[in-house]
Amino acid sequence: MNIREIAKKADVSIATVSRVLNNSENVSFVTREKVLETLKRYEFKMDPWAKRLASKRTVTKVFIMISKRIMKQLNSKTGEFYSKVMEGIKNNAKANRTMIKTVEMESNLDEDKLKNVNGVLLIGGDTTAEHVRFFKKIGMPLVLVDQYIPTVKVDCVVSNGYDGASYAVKYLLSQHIRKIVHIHGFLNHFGFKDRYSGYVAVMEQIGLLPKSYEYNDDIMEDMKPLVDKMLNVYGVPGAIFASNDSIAMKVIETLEDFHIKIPEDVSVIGFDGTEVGKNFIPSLTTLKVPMREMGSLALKRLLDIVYDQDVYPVRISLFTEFMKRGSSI
Amino acid sequence: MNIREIAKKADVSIATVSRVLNNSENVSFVTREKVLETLKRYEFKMDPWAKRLASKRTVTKVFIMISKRIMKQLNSKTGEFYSKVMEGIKNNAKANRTMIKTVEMESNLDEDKLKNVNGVLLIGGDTTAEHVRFFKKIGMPLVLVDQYIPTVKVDCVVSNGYDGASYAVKYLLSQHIRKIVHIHGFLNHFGFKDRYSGYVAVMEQIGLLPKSYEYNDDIMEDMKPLVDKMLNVYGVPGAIFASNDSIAMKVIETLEDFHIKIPEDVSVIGFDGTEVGKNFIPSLTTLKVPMREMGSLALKRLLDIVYDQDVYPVRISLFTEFMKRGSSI
DNA sequence: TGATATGATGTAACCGGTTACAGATAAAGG
DNA sequence: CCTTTATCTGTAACCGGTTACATCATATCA
Repeated sequence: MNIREIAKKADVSIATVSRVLNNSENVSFVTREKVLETLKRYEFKMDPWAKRLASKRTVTKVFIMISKRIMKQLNSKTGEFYSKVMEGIKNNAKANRTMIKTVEMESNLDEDKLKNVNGVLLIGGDTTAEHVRFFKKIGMPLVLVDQYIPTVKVDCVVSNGYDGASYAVKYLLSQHIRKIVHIHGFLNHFGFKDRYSGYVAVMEQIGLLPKSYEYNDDIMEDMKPLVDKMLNVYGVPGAIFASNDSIAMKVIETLEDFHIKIPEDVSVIGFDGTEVGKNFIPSLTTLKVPMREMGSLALKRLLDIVYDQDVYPVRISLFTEFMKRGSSI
Repeated sequence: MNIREIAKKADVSIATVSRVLNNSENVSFVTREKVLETLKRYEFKMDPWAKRLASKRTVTKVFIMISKRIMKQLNSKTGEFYSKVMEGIKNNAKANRTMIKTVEMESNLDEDKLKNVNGVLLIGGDTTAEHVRFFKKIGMPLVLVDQYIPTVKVDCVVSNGYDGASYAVKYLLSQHIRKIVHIHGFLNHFGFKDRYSGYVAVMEQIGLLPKSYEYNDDIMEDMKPLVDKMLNVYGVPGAIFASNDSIAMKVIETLEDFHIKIPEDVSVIGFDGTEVGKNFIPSLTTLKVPMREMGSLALKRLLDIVYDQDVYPVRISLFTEFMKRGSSI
């Protein structure tokens, strides 16, 4: 059953059927009722692909919301991850008549500004359940990027940190390294938590004691006290697995200050697979996250939600790829 | 850039461009080269929605592969889960000019039989890396349903067992129950493993000792010895969290044989949210998996893969929903 | 009452692909 | 040399929706 058949059955034009389906204003009460009844009787189901194709005749407006914190980093070395994600979004947008506008998450939005916005992407680990509830309340299509909130049913696109971290730890074990320390960012960011869980799961499964430290990468904090403490309490580890490339590089710099050689004395593994990590000396062993794909997939999912009816919310996890390079044996 | 523009630039018809894009036979060497060069020069990117819509003119053929084990259960009480998943697939297929054929996983397939098959769905926890490699080798579009294999990059649709299980355990803890036992199926089935991990993670985080038993549901094994052992070694637990509804019901029956009352003495929680569990006495507390959605989403994803180019493989996890019913306090 | 605004509906073009069918060209056969 | 056949290419219809624009009836106002 397509709208042409429905139109024939209801004895109206296809335009009228389309108007009813889209709650357009200019349809009389009796016509609307007649069409609605026909739609129901023949169990009309919209074809999402046709809908999406046709809707390319209009521009779609999407807000990209980023926390002030991430916005600041965006053009610095530590901001490579989200820059690449944004690239992915923009590329996809260009091919889809989608107008995107970047907005700070902290800016308070009146519903007016959102009046003609079709959907919203919430970027990064700072997104909270509160943010999500705000948009859900007004029925705004929504996709979280690089963040997952178990307690709220909402679409999201994330990397598979659990398996990536597990792989890294297993690799180190296969190299006969057993003293493996994890240095991670704030665990209320799902990405960090997920990687942390993967690390802990493998360590405990093997019967080793997980040993981890939290480090705040954002404020460019000095890492020396942390490393000093680790060396005193725990001794020199065989390897350090870091939450991301940025932290991993900081770890390497700090260890070198202590005259510890990488990778001869300690293997270091990062996460993300950034360019800056690849060009670092020594070149970072890491787990590569497909950053552009993350962005473009998130926008694709958002458009699916905007133009399909009753899509069930899902979490989409991207595979990571282990990149063996110079910072580890 | 769409194919009409490409056609104009290359000075050929749109049909010819389409033929080149689909590696059709009847294009001369020089024409093909000319078109390919133009496509590259203007960075042509196919519109997946248009492609999909247009391809509805032809029927798409999909194989659904199920292990003999699951096939047998399909119409019994324990087979409700996969029956519902199949329903979801069939509903979606009907709306998409897709012809589906159910095949046993163990049947050896010559490539001949797969000649005009567009894609394959592999159903259930018995799917192995070997199966996947077979289809990947011949470039067959593929989606795993209710199974995930961390070591192989392939699309899959699963339920989020980790968070579902975590939620169940946290709920029991909130009811001041701390002696929580997990009875699970074979852990090489990802679904069971995932739920197991969620159970273990919460228990350990709280500082409780995880206690779990494996039970083979398939062979209708007697559960008495297992429960007997548990009661002797561990005493009467406050709650039992089971891998799925089928096991949970068996647990309840067995406990009642030991004159243990549900839920007064022991709370029992299942997983899946089957009808048969809902109608069981006492009605099962469980985590509901959207089974039909799992099926229809898997087919949708498969069609996306068949008709889009270079889609990045992902894992799609479905949210579960906690259903408080009579088998637990 | 005639000019004009307003609302409801239909027609046809369009979104970007695929494909049935027709037509053109060249090689092969009688 | 003309007919047949195979190979290549183009035209136009089609997939299932949306929407600009035209049309017509009715309401509003000077």
